[in-house]
Amino acid sequence: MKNNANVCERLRYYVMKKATIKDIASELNISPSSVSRALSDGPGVSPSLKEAILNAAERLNYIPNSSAKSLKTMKTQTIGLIVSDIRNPFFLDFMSGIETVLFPRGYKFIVCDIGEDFEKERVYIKWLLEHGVEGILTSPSQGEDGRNNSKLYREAVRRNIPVVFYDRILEGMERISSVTLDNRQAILQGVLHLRDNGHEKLGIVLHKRGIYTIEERLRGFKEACNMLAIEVNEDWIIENAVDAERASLPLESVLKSDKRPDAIISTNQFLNEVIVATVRRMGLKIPDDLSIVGFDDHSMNELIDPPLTTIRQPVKDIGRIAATILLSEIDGTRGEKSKVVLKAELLQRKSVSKLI
Amino acid sequence: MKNNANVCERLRYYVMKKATIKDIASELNISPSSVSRALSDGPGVSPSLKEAILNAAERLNYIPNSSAKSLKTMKTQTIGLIVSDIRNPFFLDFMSGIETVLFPRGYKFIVCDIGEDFEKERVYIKWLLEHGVEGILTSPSQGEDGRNNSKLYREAVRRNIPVVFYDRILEGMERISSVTLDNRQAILQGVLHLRDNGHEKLGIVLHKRGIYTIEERLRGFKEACNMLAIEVNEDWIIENAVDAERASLPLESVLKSDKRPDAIISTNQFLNEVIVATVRRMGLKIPDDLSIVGFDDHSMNELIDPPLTTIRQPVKDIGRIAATILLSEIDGTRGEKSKVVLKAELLQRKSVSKLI
DNA sequence: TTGTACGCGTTATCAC
DNA sequence: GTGATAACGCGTACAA
Repeated sequence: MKNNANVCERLRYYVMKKATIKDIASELNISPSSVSRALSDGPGVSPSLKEAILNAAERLNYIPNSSAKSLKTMKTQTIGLIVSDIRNPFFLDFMSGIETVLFPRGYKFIVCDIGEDFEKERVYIKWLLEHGVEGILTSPSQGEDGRNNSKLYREAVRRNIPVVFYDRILEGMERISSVTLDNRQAILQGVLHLRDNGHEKLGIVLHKRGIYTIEERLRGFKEACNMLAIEVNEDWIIENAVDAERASLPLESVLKSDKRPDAIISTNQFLNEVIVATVRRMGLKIPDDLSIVGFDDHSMNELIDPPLTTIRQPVKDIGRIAATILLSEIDGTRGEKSKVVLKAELLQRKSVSKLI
Repeated sequence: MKNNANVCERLRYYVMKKATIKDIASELNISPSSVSRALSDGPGVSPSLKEAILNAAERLNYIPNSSAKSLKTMKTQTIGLIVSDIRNPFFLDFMSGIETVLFPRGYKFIVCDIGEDFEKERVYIKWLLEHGVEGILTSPSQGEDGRNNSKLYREAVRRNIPVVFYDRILEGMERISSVTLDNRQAILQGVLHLRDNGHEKLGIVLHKRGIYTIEERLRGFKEACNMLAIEVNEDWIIENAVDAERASLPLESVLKSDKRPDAIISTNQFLNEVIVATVRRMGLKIPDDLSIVGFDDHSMNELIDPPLTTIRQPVKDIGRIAATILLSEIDGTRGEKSKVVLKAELLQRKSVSKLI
């Protein structure tokens, strides 16, 4: 008899793929609602019954169907994370930061790599909205012509899907929280450090123009130079260095010209690498022939030759704070929108020469 | 009159949050079925009606509810990606690789960072199953005692949720596809290169014992040494170097002993950095005092002092292939399970001295 | 404490 | 080509 039951059970185990609360209910000759109550341990179910239900659920390999749950409750315990370009080392610590906040709360995240393409971003936002994410963490991109996805983000907000910008913002969207770096102060620190060491012929290499972060860094650069009475040479401002080629080629030509800068400020980790590689390839010595101030601080900046003086942003904190804000907005416990601005710090290493 | 209609529309726009196919249907005085057919552009709906429906959908800011859709179809267009530790630079190119495969097919992915914790992995697998992912890409972890989540992965497979291992596998699960590196050959290349340069006192630093990849690399190391008649000194095998401290401390003591290796093989990017930093802190010169062969090849290995000779694995390919296999198993177009093994290549730079 | 009945938004199966 | 109806699995108001 027992054997027979075993056979039956194993048979059912293989035949019917997934157990539902109905299966548990009929197994125990009770109603599905009791099962539902027991599993979501709400009140109104006797301890003995509850235990029986939990046992049966275990035995039947019951796994809840969150699609059904979501359909009912409009909650998916999922958020969307839109990243500008996943190959940026920035996202290692950043994701680690948000994960530490999301996991304890039972939230998952969907990663959307838009590769700086705002059309792709559009597609991903739609997918996220369809999917029913409860919030979106995003570093928005822009088209060449300055177009962006503000309309779609507004649609999200209208649907009560909170959006939080990190790293970048979309100007004109004041009602969306953001966690950013004080980019001007960051660059100012770099410029100050260079000036203090006697450098006044300063160049800067920048990623795609139009992106908020980049514009801020450029503005910060010009402001700092003005403040310190350093002449800004527009030829030494290298823009739209979006890939290795578009960074190294212009940099090379600038460094070859007879009127050339004696220091270069980088504006992200990828550019750090390209700049160092380019300079080295040209046979120039760092920092004797050229001083360099890096940005973003991958752990390896310490190990390169020479150790790279770097403007470090608190990447993991950005992730943690952004995720925390998003969750509190999802909870609805936050009325005001937050605009958190974090400070960068300068890590002095060996890539800036002392001229004075 | 027109004005009035506008007001109505704007009112409805703000009052009713989300339009459903029913709203579109009643707007056009047709049935929801036709709307469904039109939107999923199936057959059986006249072109004129279809256009009207598409227009109305646009006008009402209709966004499909995939929870409802999933409930019906059991398809979520979502897969789960389980990563051992998201801070590993490995995952930059890896994720980029899988994204290029998933995006064109309309698939999203949920990232689950288990931080080498198999209990956390357990939780995440359950969440993924509940969520209704159509497949799982995973690099499984193990507990101290060798316990792992094979049971849960089997449950996924039983539910027709394909699982693909990448980087690591769980031994004894032959019916699951995998994309891995030929770890033995990889290490063999490193050992060969060292031997060719006259090094026969070889050490190796390894991450957590028990993990498939690590065991293979250790096996490969011993095999290679045996093959080349190099004596293996167990003291020079540093195991369980799971964080900076547990790598640098034992390494330091090994290097301080009077019987010390003259070359060290690293087994991941994180360890590359720790090893170089430790050696440098001890005041040893690379490669004169100690030769180093790195692993994994972050782009910055080229820039460190000295440029690091590295065993490079084709990370992006691993991602692409794993995602491709997973999708084909989801499609059900693949009967056989695939076991793809990729080869590493040795990038010779300057961190190995020539003794002969 | 427990059970009944309904609906969430969608697709699929029928009729017409 | 189109519309009515049922069902997917779950939560919940309400009745018992």
